[in-house]
Amino acid sequence: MLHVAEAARVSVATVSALLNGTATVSPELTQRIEQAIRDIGYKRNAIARSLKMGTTRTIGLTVPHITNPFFTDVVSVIQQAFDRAGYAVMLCCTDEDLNTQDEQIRLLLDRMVDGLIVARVGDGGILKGIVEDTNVPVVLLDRLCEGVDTDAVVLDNQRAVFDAVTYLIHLGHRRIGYITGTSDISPMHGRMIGYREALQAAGLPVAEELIRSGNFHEIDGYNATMQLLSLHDRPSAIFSANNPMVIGTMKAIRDIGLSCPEDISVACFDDFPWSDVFVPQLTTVAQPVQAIGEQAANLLLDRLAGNRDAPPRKLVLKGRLMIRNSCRPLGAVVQSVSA
Amino acid sequence: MLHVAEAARVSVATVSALLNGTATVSPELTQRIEQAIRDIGYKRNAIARSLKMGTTRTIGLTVPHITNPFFTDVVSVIQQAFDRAGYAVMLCCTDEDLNTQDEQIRLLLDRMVDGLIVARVGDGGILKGIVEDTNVPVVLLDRLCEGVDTDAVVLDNQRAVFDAVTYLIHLGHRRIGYITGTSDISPMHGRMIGYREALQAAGLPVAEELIRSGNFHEIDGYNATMQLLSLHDRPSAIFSANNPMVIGTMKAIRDIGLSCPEDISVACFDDFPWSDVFVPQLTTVAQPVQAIGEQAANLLLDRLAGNRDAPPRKLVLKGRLMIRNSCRPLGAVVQSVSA
DNA sequence: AACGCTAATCTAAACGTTTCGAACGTGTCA
DNA sequence: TGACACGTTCGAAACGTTTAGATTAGCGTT
Repeated sequence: MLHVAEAARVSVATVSALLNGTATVSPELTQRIEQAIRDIGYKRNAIARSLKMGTTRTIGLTVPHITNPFFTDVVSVIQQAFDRAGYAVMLCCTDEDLNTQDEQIRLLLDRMVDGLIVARVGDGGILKGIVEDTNVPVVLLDRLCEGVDTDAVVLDNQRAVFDAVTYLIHLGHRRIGYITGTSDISPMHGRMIGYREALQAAGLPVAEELIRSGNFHEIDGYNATMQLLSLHDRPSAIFSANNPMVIGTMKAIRDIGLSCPEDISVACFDDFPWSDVFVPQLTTVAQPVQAIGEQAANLLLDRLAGNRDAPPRKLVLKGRLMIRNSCRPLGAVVQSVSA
Repeated sequence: MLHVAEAARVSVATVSALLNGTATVSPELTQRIEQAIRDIGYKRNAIARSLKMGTTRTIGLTVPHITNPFFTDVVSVIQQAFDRAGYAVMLCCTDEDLNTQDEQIRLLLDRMVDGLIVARVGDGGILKGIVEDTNVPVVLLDRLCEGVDTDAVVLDNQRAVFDAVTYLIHLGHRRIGYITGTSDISPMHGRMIGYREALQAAGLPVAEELIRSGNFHEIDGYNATMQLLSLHDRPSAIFSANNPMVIGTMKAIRDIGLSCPEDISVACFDDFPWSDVFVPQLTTVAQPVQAIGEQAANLLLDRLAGNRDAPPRKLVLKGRLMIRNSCRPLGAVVQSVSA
């Protein structure tokens, strides 16, 4: 900018005023400055600007795994929304690890991000302190966090799983395996409650040996399914509370020589583009990823626009059961209905 | 830092020296400073640091679509690699649009990213100028760019498709449909050549009506497949040069009432986690995503470590044909082999 | 006792912006 | 003719660091 000012024989203050429109500058100087900018190929340095202004027009976004298609989709939507608003987004993957997450958040804060969208991991960490002690707005995505009172957009997980399991029950299934992620994050908690309530509402017992938990990965789903299938009285259906894990479930079924849905029915959380192209077409609980991403972005953009003092807003969206053909009706359903 | 210095009754220079280890500071002052840092909860401001140092420890990464599983995986690997090296990554999706890409790159450059990894889109744009006129290192990912002479890591697309199509020919297929993305990016170009050469090597004619192109999306694959299947003399196999488009292909086959591989064989580019769990298990060309991501990261990290003057390096990796069961042998194959 | 050497610390300028308040020229009004 | 207001431009401080070079203190040598 100094060079531009010299070339145009004006002060830097005038150049700045013109660039920002903060004061009127005469046509003559305007012309000289614009010429100089073109000649020199000047680009304003956003870092210096950020230092002075205290704002970077950059936000931080952390997710556990970007390869989980749910997060991929949401990240995509969020990225687009902030792009439209002239913000850059720094993406971090926390790998389901609390220490990593804390480190990443610190990194982002050091870089003075204007806001944070966090699909949290683990329990607590520095998140609570940030919400309370700094004035960087944060919105929680997908997962609430105990003791952290801030904007959030989540799914009604309990209801979604309740509906899915109830559907299985209506098909005549009585022993329904349930595969969950680690229970320290809110969605897993809610989903588990949905499962138990659906069984209870139907007057069915909750058999603890049918509940298995893993760490969100394909291999965890595989192992859990193997255990379920080698049970003395094995389940006739399995619900997987997480998308990557259902791949493991399908592989385990294949490897053990069974087939879906003939021998065992499968339903899972999270829809993906391939759900209805292959056989079996998976019955899933679809999350409204577009809405989730947009709402999260809107909540944060609203804070960034200055609305700092509004009380925390929690948005709860509804999942949708996509019934396809990976779950088959059992003979028992007829008796049960007629009984 | 000023507050820390005051609280510890030292100068800011001393605090800085301690923090950066650029000079030895006495145990006594060290202790006072560390105490002050703890008391105040001081965090060094990375923006101010960047301004002074001329480096942000942040890189920019642009991809056409993050929902394309190939890019999802590569982004994940790259993100991890830079995370380990203490860099943040700004992610941009260019949506296969050149103007968007140019805008994003400008945005990143304004923010003084130390380097750029670009899975480019369209033709040229400001990329060429950046490589030539600035000294921000850029590495091209997946797609070369005419006239832009810089580090790059790409696949041997020609060879990969040659092998895949040759495989189909060996199975007895003679009329092989080919669905490609827009041909202005290098991989699509190379893949197309691989297709043509495979046919020619086998002494088969290249029928132009069997070649369809679309814009990388599922819907494009769907339409292209519909056209191929309504051909008077329809192909017995289809190769899709892009992953999202193959979903469209599968849907079209389903919607038209055919089945794969009984009525039509399908193979495609890019592997994904679900490839071998459902029916049919898709035969694909798997890219070594882990290696691609790591190599790209390494090339850039090497430049960032100071190796600016080495000549541009082009890494060409090999794809791997994952033969599963979405392609069936035609009766003809037996004759052809025995002939 | 004067000197030089080393180690520890400090002063102040610089990075590239924004912005406050001052200065300047010009026209208007009493 | 002087006072005043207005519109335009500028000087300089500030944002929070890093760093070159100056300063100081302590210590061993001669």
